[in-house]
Amino acid sequence: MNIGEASERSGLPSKTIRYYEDIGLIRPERGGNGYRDYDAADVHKLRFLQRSRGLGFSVEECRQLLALYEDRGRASADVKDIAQIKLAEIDRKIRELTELRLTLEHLVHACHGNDRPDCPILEELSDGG
Amino acid sequence: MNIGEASERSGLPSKTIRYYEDIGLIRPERGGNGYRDYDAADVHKLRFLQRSRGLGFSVEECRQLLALYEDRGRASADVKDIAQIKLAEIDRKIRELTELRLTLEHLVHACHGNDRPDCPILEELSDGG
DNA sequence: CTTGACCTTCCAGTTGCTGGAAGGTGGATA
DNA sequence: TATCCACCTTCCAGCAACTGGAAGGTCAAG
Repeated sequence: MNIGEASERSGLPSKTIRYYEDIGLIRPERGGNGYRDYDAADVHKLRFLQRSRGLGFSVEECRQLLALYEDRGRASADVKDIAQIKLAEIDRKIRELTELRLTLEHLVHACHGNDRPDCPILEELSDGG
Repeated sequence: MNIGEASERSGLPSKTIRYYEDIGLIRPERGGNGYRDYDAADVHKLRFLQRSRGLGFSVEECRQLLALYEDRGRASADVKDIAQIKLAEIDRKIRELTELRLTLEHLVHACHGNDRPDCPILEELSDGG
C-alpha cells in the first residue's frame, strides 16, 4: 500500500512516516514508480511506534523497544527496565509541575487583577520573592 | 561588568545570555575592547528572565512579561491573564502525565520482568491493548 | 613573554517533527 | 487524447531554546 494508506492505518502523518524512515526506524519496499510500498508488518511497526511515542518514550527508546520486540529471544526484564526508568522520569516531571503550579497559583491569587499597576506577580519575578 | 559576572549573578549561562541578546531580550553596552558590559539593571532583567523561564513561561511570554514589567502604567490584570493561561496549561500537562503514568504503571506491574520472552508491555504496544 | 582565563563571532547540532516548493505519477473524466 | 486533481517524490528550511565547539582577540599575573 502507498504511504497515504499506511498513514491512515497507523495514525501517523505521512511526513512523520517518511521521517521515521530517514532515521532508520522502518524500511519499506519501493514500487517501480518510486513510491514507498508498505506491507502489514510495516503498518504493525508504525502502530507500535505511534503507541510507544504516545506513551512518552523518546524515539531512541522506541528504537530499543522495537529491537526488543523483534528479538524473539529477549528477556521481558529488559523491556521492564526501560519502562521503569520512564516511569521514574514521569514521576519527576509531575512533581516539578506540581511545585510550579503551586507557586503560580499563589501568585495569581495574590494579584487583584485590576487596571492598577501594582502586581505581585511581577514583583515576585523581579525580586525573587 | 563582563558577561561572566553577569552569568554568576543572574544564574544564567553566558551562552544563554548571549542568546537572549541575539533574540532581542536585552541590549548591554559594549566596552572599547568589544566586551559586553552589564549594569545592575541588566542583571535585574536577567534574573527576571531566569525566574520566569523557571516558572515555565516561554521566551515569548517572558518578552511580554518583561515589557509589562517595564511599562510602569500597565494594568495588573494583563499580567494575571498571562499567568492564568499558563496555569491552565500546567494543569493540562499534569493531567496528561498522570494518565500516562497510570498506563505505564499498569504495564510494569503486569510484566513479570524475568528472562523469559513473553512481555505484556510489548504486547500492549503491539496490539493496542 | 608566556600562560591561562577570559572574551568575541560564527556555525552546527540537539528533538521530533512540520511546512512548503518543485516536480513526477495514476486514475477518472471531457 | 488531453486534462485535471489527488497523490507521490525529494530537498530545504524552520520551530524552541538553547548548547557545543572552533578560531581567534584581550588582559592580568608570574
